[in-house]
Amino acid sequence: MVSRPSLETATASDPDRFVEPLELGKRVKEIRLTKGWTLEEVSKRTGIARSTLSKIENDQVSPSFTIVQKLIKGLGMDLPQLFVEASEHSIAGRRDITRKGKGEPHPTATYEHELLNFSISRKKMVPFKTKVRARSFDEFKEWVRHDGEEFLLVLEGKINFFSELYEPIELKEGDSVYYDASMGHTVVSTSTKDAEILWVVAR
Amino acid sequence: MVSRPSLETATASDPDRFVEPLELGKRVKEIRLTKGWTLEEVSKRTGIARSTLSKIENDQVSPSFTIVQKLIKGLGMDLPQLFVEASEHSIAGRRDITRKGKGEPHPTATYEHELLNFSISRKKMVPFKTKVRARSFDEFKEWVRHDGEEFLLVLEGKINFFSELYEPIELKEGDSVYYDASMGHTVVSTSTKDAEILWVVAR
DNA sequence: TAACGTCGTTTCTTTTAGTAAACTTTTAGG
DNA sequence: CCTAAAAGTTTACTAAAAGAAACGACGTTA
Repeated sequence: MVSRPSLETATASDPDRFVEPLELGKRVKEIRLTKGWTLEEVSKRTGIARSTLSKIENDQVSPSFTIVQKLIKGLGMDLPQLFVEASEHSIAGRRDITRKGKGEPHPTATYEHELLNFSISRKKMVPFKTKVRARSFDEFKEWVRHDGEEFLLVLEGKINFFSELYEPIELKEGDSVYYDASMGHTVVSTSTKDAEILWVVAR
Repeated sequence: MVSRPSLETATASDPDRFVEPLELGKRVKEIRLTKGWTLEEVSKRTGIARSTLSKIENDQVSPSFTIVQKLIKGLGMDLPQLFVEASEHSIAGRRDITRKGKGEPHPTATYEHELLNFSISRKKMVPFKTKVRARSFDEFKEWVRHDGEEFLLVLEGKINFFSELYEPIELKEGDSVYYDASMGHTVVSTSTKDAEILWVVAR
C-alpha cells in the first residue's frame, strides 16, 4: 500500500514548512513518453532547451513560471487542478454512492428523470439520468429554461437536441453537449426505444 | 527592469513566443490587499523575501515554480487560476457538441482521459471520459486531490473506488458516486477490460 | 517640524536557472 | 559484433531570480 498523504496541514505562518514537490519532473516525463516524444521534439514544441527539459524531468531545477507555462502549453498538460492540493468547503470529505436504477424517480409527461446521489444536498452539481419519452417537439408547451449550465451525455439510443439559438441536432450514444441552460432547450427521442441520457446541471 | 523576450515579434506558431504570466503579479497583489496583508506579513507566511514579493507583484520577475508554490500555499491561492485566463462573461447562449470519441485526449500512466466539450473554456463543469488503465492502488504514488466536487458514472466495466476517508467500494456499470474532490481519491479497473467512466468536475 | 515607524521599492550581491555544446548512452542497421 | 545516428545527460558559461540591506515616501506623534 502506498503511504497516504497526511491530512494534517502545515500552518500558513510557518515559513519553513514543507512545500509539496508535486513531482513535476516525473509527470512531465510521463506525459512525454506517453505521447512518444523525444526531448528534442518537446524542445521544438515548447521552445525550451533540450538540456533544460532533461534537468526538469530529473528534478535538477525548479523551473520558472514562464517555463512551466510553456511546458503546459507545449505538452497539452491540461486540467492543472488535478495537480493541486485541496482546500475545504461544504461537502468536505463526503461521498455518496447511487447504484444503478436506485436513484430517486421524478417522472414527468415527457421525461422520466432519476435523480442521482440525492443524499448530499448542498452540492455544486445535480446529476440525473433521464429516459426521454417525448418523440416530437410539439409535446413540450414551451422551452425548458433555467439558471446555470448543463452537460448532457447520450447513454443509449438517439435524441434530437433542440435549442433556442441553434438548429436541432441529432446526438447518438456517446455524443455529448454542454450548454447554457438559460437558453431554451428540449430533447426528444429519435430511436425506436426511449433514449437514455445523463444530465448534469451546475448553477 | 528585466529584459524579456519580445511580445511584439512573437507569432502564434513561433515556439519561442513569450507566454505571458497572465498578470500573476496583479492577482497576487489583489489577494494580498483583499486580505489586508502587508508584504512583510506575506513574507512571513510564505518564506519569500519582501523584496522578491514586491518584484513579483510588479512583474519584474518570473518567479520559480517553488516560489509559486509557496505563494499558493501562503496566500491560499488556487493554481489553476494562474494558468487560466480570467474572463467575467458567462457562456451565455452557447452550446458545444462533442461526438463520441472526438474529445481531446489526455493520456497519463494510469488513466486515459478524453476531455469533452473543450471548446467552451470558462465553464462551471469539466466533463471527461476516462479509460481506467490502473489495476491496483499501488500504481498511484499518492492520492489524487484537488479543489471542487466530482461526479463519477461507470459507463463500462467495473472499478474499485478508493478514497481517503472511506473503505474501497466496487462500482459496476450504471453506478455513480458524488464526492468532495479534496478528499484523496483514485480509481482502478477490476474488470478484465479497462473500465470506462464519465467524470464531471465542478470547482 | 523634527523624529520615528511602517511600508513598499530599489540596489547590490549571491544563488540558481537556462542554454549551447561537449559528452555518454542507447538504438538500429549491416 | 561494429558503426552511425539519435536520444539523453553533463559541463561550462550566461542570464536571471532571490535575498539582505539601503533607500524613499508617507503617516503619526510629540
